[in-house]
Amino acid sequence: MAIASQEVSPARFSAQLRSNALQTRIMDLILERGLDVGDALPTESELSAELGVGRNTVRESLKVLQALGVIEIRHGFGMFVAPNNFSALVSGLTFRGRLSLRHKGEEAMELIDVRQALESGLIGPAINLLTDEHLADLRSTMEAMETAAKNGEPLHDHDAEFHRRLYAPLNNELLINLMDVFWQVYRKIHLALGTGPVNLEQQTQDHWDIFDAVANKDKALASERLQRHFDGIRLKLKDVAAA
Amino acid sequence: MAIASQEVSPARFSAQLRSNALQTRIMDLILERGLDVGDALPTESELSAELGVGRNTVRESLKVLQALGVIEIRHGFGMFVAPNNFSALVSGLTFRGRLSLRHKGEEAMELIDVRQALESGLIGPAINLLTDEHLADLRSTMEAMETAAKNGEPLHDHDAEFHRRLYAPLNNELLINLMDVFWQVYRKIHLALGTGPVNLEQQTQDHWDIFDAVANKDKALASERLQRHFDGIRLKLKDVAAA
DNA sequence: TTTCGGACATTGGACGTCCCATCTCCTGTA
DNA sequence: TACAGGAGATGGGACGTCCAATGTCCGAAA
Repeated sequence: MAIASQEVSPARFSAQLRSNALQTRIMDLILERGLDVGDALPTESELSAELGVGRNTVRESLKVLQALGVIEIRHGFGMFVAPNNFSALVSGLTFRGRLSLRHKGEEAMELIDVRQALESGLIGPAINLLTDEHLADLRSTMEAMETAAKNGEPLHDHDAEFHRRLYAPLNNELLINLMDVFWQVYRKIHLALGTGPVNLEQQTQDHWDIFDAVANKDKALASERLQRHFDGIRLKLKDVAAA
Repeated sequence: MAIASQEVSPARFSAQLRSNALQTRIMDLILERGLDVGDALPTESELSAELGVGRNTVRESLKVLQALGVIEIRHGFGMFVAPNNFSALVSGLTFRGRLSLRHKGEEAMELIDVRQALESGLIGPAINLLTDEHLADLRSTMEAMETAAKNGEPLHDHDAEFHRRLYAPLNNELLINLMDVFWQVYRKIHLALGTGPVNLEQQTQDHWDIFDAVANKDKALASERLQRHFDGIRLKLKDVAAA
C-alpha cells in the first residue's frame, strides 16, 4: 500500500477533506469557466467524467453545493449557478437552536443577541441613507400589519417585511439575507415550541414606535427602541422555553 | 420495507422538497431520540432501512447535514451529532465573494460592511462585560502579534485571534462563529486575489490603538477605531480588486 | 504481568448500472 | 394560430459491489 497514489487521493488526507476538495473543484470549475449567476453547469455525467469521479460521488457534492446556496438544481432541466440564497442556513441553525433549547436554550438566546446587535447597531447607518421612498415602503408595511392585527391575523410576515425594509437603504444583500435567516430560525424555533399567547396590538404598537423614531431620523431613539423590542422577544422566548 | 414510513413521497412534491424533507427527517430523528452533541447516529445502513430510502440517497442528505455542521462523519467509526461548527459557511460565502469580485466586488464589500457593523456595534457591550482576564488575554495576543510583525511573519492568525478575543466577554458562540466565518471568507478572497504589499507595523499599531481604547473602557473611541480599521480594510480590498 | 502489533469486524467512501420522474421543446393536429 | 402530446435530455433514486479507514481485541513477546 501507500505506493503514493498521487493523482487525487493520497489517502493521507482524511475523507472529509477529500469530499470537501471535490466541492472546491466544482466551485473552481465554475469560476474558471466564467460562469455567472443563472448560467448552466455541465450535466452530472459530464462533471463525473471531467472530474474523474463517479456520478454518485459528484451528486453528493452537488447536493452539498445546493445546500450551501452555490448552485440550483432543477430536476429534468439542469443545474445552474444560484443567486444569493442563504435559505440553506436556516435548517442547520434551526436544528442547533432546537437542540440547545432542550438544555437551557443558550444558543437560541445567542441568536437573538446577534439579531439585536446587528439591527440596533445598523439602524443609524440605515437612517442616514433613508429616502422618502424607503419610508413610504415602511409605512405601507406598517399599515398592512395594523390591518392584519385588527383582523386577528398572524403578523409574522409583516414583521419580517418590516425588519427587511428597515435595512433596505443599506443596499447590502448579505445583511438582508443574514437577517432573514435569523428571523426564520427564530420563527421555526418558536413554532416548534408552540407559540404562547400573542398580543397583536402590543406587537403592532412596538413596531409603530420604531417606525416613528426612524421617520424622525432619531437614530438614538430608534436604536434604543429596537433594543427593547428584542429584549421583549428574548423574554417571550424564555417564557415559552420554560413551559 | 416502507411499512413504517407512511406516505412521504407522493411525487407531488418537487424533488427538491423531498430531498430537503429527508434532511429534516434525519434531524427530527436526532431530536426525537434525544441525541445530544457527541452522540452517535445510526449507521448509514440502519438509517437507510429506517427511513425507507436507498443508502445513496441517505448519504446525500448526510453529506448535506455534515456541510451544514449538524453532524460529523468519521470514516470507519460512525456519525455523530456535531458541536457547533460554521466552517461549512465559509466555502459557500467564499464562492459568492469570489464570484462577485469578477464584477464589482459588491458582495465582498458587503461582507466587510457586516463585519464592521457587528464589531463596532458590539464592542460596547463587550467592554461592559470585560474582565481583567479577558484584557490579559487580549494583551498577550497583541504581544504575539508584535513579535510576529518584528520577525516579518504574517499576522493573520494573530489578527483573527485578536478579534475573536475582543468579543469573548459576550460569551456568544454564535457570534464568535459568525465573525470567524466572515474573517475566513475575507482571508480566502484576499488570498485568491493575491495580497498586495502589507505594512506589518501599521497593522500592528492599528490593533494596539483599538486595544488601548478597549483597555480604557472607552466605548466610543473603541467603536470609532474599529470603524476606521474596517475602512482601511475596505480600501485595501478595493485596491487589490482593481488590479 | 505488561505492552505492542496485527487480524478482524464495523462503518463510511466510491462507483456502476438500471430505471423513474420531471422538465423543455418541438412537432403535429385541430 | 393555438394547444395537446410526445420525444429527448437531465436529474432523482435504488441496489449491489468493492475499497478504505478506524477502533477493538486477542495473542505473542518482553
